[in-house]
Amino acid sequence: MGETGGPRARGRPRSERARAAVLDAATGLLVSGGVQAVTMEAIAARARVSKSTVYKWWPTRGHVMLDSLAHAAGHALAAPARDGSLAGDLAAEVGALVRAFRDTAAGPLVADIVAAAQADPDVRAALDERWVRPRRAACARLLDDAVARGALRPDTDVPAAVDQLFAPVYHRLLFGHAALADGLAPTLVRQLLDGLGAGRCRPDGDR
Amino acid sequence: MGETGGPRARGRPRSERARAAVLDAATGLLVSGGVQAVTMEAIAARARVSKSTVYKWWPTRGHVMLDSLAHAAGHALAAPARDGSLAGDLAAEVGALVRAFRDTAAGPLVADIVAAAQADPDVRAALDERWVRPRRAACARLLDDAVARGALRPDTDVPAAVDQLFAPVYHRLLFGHAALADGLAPTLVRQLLDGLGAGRCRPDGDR
Amino acid sequence: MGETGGPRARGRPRSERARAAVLDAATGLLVSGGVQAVTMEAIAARARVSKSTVYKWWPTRGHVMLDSLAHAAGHALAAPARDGSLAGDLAAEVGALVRAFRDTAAGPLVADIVAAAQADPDVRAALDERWVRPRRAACARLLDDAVARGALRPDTDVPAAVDQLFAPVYHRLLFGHAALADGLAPTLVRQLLDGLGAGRCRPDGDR
Amino acid sequence: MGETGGPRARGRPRSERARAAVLDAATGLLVSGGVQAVTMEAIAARARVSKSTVYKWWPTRGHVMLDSLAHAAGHALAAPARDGSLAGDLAAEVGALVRAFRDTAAGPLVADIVAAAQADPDVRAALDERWVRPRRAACARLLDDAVARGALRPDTDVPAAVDQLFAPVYHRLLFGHAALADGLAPTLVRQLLDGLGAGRCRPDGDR
DNA sequence: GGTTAAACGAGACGGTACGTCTAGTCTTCGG
DNA sequence: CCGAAGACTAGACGTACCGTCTCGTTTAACC
Repeated sequence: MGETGGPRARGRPRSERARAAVLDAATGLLVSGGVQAVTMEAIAARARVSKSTVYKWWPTRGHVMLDSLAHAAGHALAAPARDGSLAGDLAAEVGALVRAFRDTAAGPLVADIVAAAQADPDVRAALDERWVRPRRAACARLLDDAVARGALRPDTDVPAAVDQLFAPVYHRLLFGHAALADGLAPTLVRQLLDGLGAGRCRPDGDR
Repeated sequence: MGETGGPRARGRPRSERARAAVLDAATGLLVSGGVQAVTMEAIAARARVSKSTVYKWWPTRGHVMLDSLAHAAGHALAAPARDGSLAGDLAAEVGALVRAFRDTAAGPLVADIVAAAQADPDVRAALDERWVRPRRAACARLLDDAVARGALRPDTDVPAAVDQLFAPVYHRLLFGHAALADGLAPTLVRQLLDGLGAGRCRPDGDR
Repeated sequence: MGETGGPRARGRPRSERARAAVLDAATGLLVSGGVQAVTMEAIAARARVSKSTVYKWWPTRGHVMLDSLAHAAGHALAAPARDGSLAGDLAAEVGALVRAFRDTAAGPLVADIVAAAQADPDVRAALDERWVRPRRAACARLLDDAVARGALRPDTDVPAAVDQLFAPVYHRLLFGHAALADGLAPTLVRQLLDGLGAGRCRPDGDR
Repeated sequence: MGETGGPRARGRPRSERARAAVLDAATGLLVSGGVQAVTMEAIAARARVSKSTVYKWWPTRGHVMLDSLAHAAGHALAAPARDGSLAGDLAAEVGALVRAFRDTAAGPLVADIVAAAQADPDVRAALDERWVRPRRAACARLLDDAVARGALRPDTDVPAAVDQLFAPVYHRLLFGHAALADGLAPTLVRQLLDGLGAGRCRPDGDR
């Protein structure tokens, strides 16, 4: 709060233009030239900003990408609509992620940030906190509620269940062994909720 | 086979010592100093091998890591024992991966290779072909057989199911949001086979 | 002129310390270790300067040596004293070159630059323009004046005559077949002005 | 002589084809691609010879060039014709060098060898002994004889005089500041024998 | 005709320097 | 104080040759 409450800061104020230009430049470079093209030098050059300015506000390439992710896909990933059914709500959550990865710059951005996170625990923590955790939390709440009201088995391992819904999406993004199809999200939800076993009792019911 | 069948190759034979030293050096550097420490120069220096030799046989740092993975964890990850039950066999497969990631150098190696794969499609393809696909195939065969004999629902999406078993393991390796616990593998298998739904019919049975 | 007249240049100014350190390092390496020792890496290391800085200002090892030559021997080779006699003035010019080659670092420097010039026309041109031509020009002017006032034969080929005074000095530097003795300069001048012929008319006179 | 006098050597005899191919390759590379192109690897490749064979017979690139010089220009530089006059014989000697440098591969070869000689005393010695000294000796003998018979001043410094005839040719080859013209040789001889002084007694005579 | 000896071809190897690149830092000027 | 410009240190990149080596292959001279 202090930053807005006090008297206007001394000196030249930070340039919002520079901030946006850097984030746009990073996203643009990534989309057009791949990961290799996104260097701090290239970002500064494309944003028409000096390197010092970039380093002043972002300690690492990874941090630029993190902010670019919020900048580029932040609004595109508001809370998806809920229709009330557990399966529908879960599929909406997972499906939003699938579409973001497939249709927006969020896919390459997240892939690149995950790569950077393997070398920088700071990036890893920020990625988890600012991107992964919010989505997992929404999903976990749905599952927790369902357990609480008896709709799901009481011994459900909710974190593992969340992984079984989201991890396949990240896995396909990072390994590319299979496409991020539209049907993926409902399939994941159905198979997890109903199980794969043949002798099931709920024919179609709850979904 | 062909490589040994013909007459002995002309010229000085390739040094097996150099090959092993490079792969050991790469693994050692990764484990001790993290990803940052694994540069081509450091590998060559630690292996007491010239840079030219490294570049002669491995075009990229990523390729060195790929071979190091095979070199380091190859024997440690033979086919896990099968006990005949579907759940047990699946849990054995997944559990072997969990233990490899947690207890051997395979964890950091795979994490690093995944990162490299985001910038190099060649590494991505090799990782998929030489590491991911064999394990997925074993798991997929188990599921396919189960579907064929009626033990699993006929509309099972096997690739998605395999993802729901393996992807969580990779996800925790790469994001570190949760531990790779011993109980993870059976939990994943149980939740996928039986489903999370509360009104289940198979009380304990098939697992 | 323009470079100092305008407003002070933007950005960090070029480090004069780095420039001098590089030129000193090059000369020092050459004198102590011979040509082999003067690599760009060794120069940078000895000057405590990064390789990038060296390459930023000098495209080639040869260019470093050229500047080192000016740096090391520049002041040592101001215009030698003139006593008014043609023979004396010419001997002073040639003798200054002999002494510079024999007593200062200019000898190894020029020898090395000549070697580099055989592979790089750019170095060859710079060597000619910045080192050879000024000295030749001074000598040629003396000869031209003497021809004009009738002291030398009107059909004198001045460029060839200049070569006959200077080239022996370079020749001995580069081939080492004979020493750069103190008496060399007056001998060259005497033999050229008076000729070798026995039936001479001017017994001793004009020299 | 011992090498041919004894019984034929055991083992496979040295391949004359390889020797010639190497020397031709070196000359060809030098002429076509300049000094940069003449590497030991390129020589071996162009000569269709293994590197080991090259190194077996020539310790250094410079030594290959020395032999190439003899191989390429050896026959072209036999003793030039003598017409009996001192000036004519000297001009023939110097002129042969001028033409060899200008019209054959000897020019680039000598320039390159001189460059190599600056870094390798062994090459310098061989160049002097096998190329420079024979030509200087022939010239020096002419001058010595002339001094002995009283045709030249008794205080003539013959080595310096030889330099004043030959060094300008090398100088122009190495520095390129003036062309190696046809008239250069007679001019050098005339200016040295007659001197540049205007008050000469021998109007045209002896030349 | 088999043995021996040396030259040769092929090519992997440990080195060294190359020239380029990127990351970050530092120094100055101008707004 | 912020931002631009740009010189700086540090060090990895991938390439090119170097000169050495370890083989297998060829070509003679000898026995």
